[in-house]
Amino acid sequence: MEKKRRKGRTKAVTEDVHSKYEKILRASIKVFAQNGFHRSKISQIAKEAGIADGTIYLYFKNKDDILIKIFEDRLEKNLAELKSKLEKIEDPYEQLKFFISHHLALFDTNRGLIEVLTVELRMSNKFMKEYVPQRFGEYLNLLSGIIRRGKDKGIFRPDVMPGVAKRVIYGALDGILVYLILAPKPKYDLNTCVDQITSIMVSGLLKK
Amino acid sequence: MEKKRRKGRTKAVTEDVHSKYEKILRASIKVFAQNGFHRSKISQIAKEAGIADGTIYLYFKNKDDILIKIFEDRLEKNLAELKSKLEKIEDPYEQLKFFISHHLALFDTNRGLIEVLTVELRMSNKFMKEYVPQRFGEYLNLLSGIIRRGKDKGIFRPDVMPGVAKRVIYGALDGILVYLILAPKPKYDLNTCVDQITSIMVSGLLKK
Amino acid sequence: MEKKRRKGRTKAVTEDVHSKYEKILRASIKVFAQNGFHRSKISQIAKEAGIADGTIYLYFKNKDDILIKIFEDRLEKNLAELKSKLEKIEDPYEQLKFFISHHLALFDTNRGLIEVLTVELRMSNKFMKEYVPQRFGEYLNLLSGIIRRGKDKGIFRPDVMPGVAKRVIYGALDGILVYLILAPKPKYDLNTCVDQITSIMVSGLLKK
Amino acid sequence: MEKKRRKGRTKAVTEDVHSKYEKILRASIKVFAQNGFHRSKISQIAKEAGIADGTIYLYFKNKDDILIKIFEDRLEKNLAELKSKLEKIEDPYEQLKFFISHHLALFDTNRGLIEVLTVELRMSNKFMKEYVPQRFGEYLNLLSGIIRRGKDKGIFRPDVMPGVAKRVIYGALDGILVYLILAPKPKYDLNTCVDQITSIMVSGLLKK
DNA sequence: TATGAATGAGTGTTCATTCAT
DNA sequence: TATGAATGAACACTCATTCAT
Repeated sequence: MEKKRRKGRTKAVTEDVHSKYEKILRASIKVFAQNGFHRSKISQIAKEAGIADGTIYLYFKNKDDILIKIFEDRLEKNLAELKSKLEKIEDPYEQLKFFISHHLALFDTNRGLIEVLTVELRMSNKFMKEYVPQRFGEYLNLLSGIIRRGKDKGIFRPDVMPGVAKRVIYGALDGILVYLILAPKPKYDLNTCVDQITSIMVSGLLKK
Repeated sequence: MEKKRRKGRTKAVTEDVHSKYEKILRASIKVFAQNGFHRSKISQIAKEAGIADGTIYLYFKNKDDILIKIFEDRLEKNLAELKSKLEKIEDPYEQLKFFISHHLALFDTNRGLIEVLTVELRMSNKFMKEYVPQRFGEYLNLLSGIIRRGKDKGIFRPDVMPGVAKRVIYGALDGILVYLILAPKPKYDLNTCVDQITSIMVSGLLKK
Repeated sequence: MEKKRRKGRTKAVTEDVHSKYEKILRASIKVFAQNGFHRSKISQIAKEAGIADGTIYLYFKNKDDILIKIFEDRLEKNLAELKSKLEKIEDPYEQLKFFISHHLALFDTNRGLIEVLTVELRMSNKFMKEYVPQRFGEYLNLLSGIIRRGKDKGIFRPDVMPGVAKRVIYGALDGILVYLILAPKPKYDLNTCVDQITSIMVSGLLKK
Repeated sequence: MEKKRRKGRTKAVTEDVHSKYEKILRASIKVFAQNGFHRSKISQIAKEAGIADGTIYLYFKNKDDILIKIFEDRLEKNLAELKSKLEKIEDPYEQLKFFISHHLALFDTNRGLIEVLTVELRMSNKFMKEYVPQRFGEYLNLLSGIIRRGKDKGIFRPDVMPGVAKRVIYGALDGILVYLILAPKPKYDLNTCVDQITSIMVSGLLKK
């Protein structure tokens, strides 16, 4: 009977589970953003999530796993959203502009995540060699795809190499985000940054 | 024997000190590059440097201090060199090209340092709040200086904001270096990267 | 459904309880035998018994209590059986032979139990001071009783002290069981062991 | 120079090291004897040894390793001593008597060790399968050697199997030691036990 | 009765740092 | 200066036990 009742409420249970899983994920992003992965303590995360230390281990294998899951989950969500939106845009030029503004917008909508991504993703790339978030590669490939299509359409310069350009552009975005994160009172607002980076990048890519 | 030599040549002592200081710095760069700052053990560094653990504390306040000194020392050297070389170049366009190739060239000449800079500098920027390497700001300002002069000379677009552009360019360079570091067998060699990034950046900055 | 049945047959409930109690006991013996008491997890026992972790606490106070109950229950059963069988034997010499073969036979009939008894009983004797299984003392006293009667009948040597001899004999049996348990492929089979130990012990105890 | 001086005092250094190693070993035996291996805390051992917790890890790989080293070191010492003493005895009968009294005497001379051996050695035999103390096998083989020689000389019964008998005898000794350890006030003193066990065992092994 | 998610106290181990030599 | 043995604070993780359902 118990079981049946539970089976009848699978969704509710799932929601409950997810809500705790989500709670931990959110708390972790916040704590990691504040202190960095290595200086963050499990007990801090637990406190932030309003649960017991041990509970974390019901949802995550270990501390590393939390970071991995942040990447997986959040990058995936962002990737899916970005993909579907990009599909609705025809012009590679507009796609690129959209990509740039969408990525930088994360700074406002999900600052903690951005702080974790800019700093910890890079660390993890280098040291958690078992798991290099694949979604990140896909994310970069959205960029190279845009560029490639732009070249095909004769909008972007033919000598631009998408495989390099995607890293140049992502790096540029990253550089700006680091600035926005670190500067106590940034002189330049988000819109200015979007415009500048778009302008610098896009004009450079345009066939003249 | 050691002692005798020391008594005879005070200067030599200083040299010895420096040589040991240098040894530790070099060893640290190597070890940090391999394992990252947090996973690197003082004992590893000591072993790599061929000295005792305790000796490190005669030259550095603590583990953080080693990282700080890497930034200070190496950034300063690179900065000084870069500055003097840039002064010999008139054209801001050429200056920028030189900056880019000089920075990326570090990957070949001092790979360990680059690995530490790309990963740990970012971390430290965010978490070692006591010390945010000033030299790094100066390094970026070389870039904004070039751009500003380029604007003044009517070479670069007037609407480019040097304060933003310097971070865009540095970020782009950084993005490429991360790629070169992480990719087991990079598809693009250093020269290709220099050309691509220069092309993308510079053309973008050129007044049409 | 469950409830209905329960309401109808109170006795059945008791049976159910016992059957679950038994399930847990059996599962525990198996798990303890495999991993030892300390390395065994409540969750393992629950899984082995096919019930939930929490259910165990409806039948046992705590983990220690399971071990205690294994001793109480199984020793009691074995004791009762052994007692009644020994009563049917007149000759102390034959009684001793029977005791030995009966004890060693447990290795075949209830190997898990033997593994737990030989290892954990000793531990518990020393460390679970709250409960030193009384049945075990009674078990040993079966031996001293046999010896005493043998002395009275002039079969065993008068200088043999039953209080010491019972431990010597039990120790010898224990030593053999440890061998049988630990040796991957014992060179000597159970019967050989029974013969040898009987021969060594009994001949030594016989008045010449 | 430092090094030379040290090399000159290798013995002293070794002594120092050994004294700390020994301190930890002794402290561990005491603490393990009191609480059993699993209930013993590293911090207890450290406190008992008058050192810091971390120091233990300079001399032992981990907690298990301490137990292993107790077995290795102490069994080896006892084995060597026993061996050399047994070699001076001709008569297998006297050798057996000596073995028995020597083993039981450990109860007086090194009670803590005996408490650890009787309880933890058995546990470790079963669970630390990576390391089953070889010395223990050699120890048992001293017994089978004695019996074998006794058979060859026509002193012991030809049908006694040394491989079984050694375990019977060791088990008997073990059973007595467990009694001496556990009984708050043993009714039988060590000498009585030695006599009884010798009498029971030896008479049984003697050819009549 | 039965469940199993949640708890949180408890501990082995690491490693930056110190300091007697 | 140089050493490296010693220190001990710090922390991730486990698991027996509880309790709301």
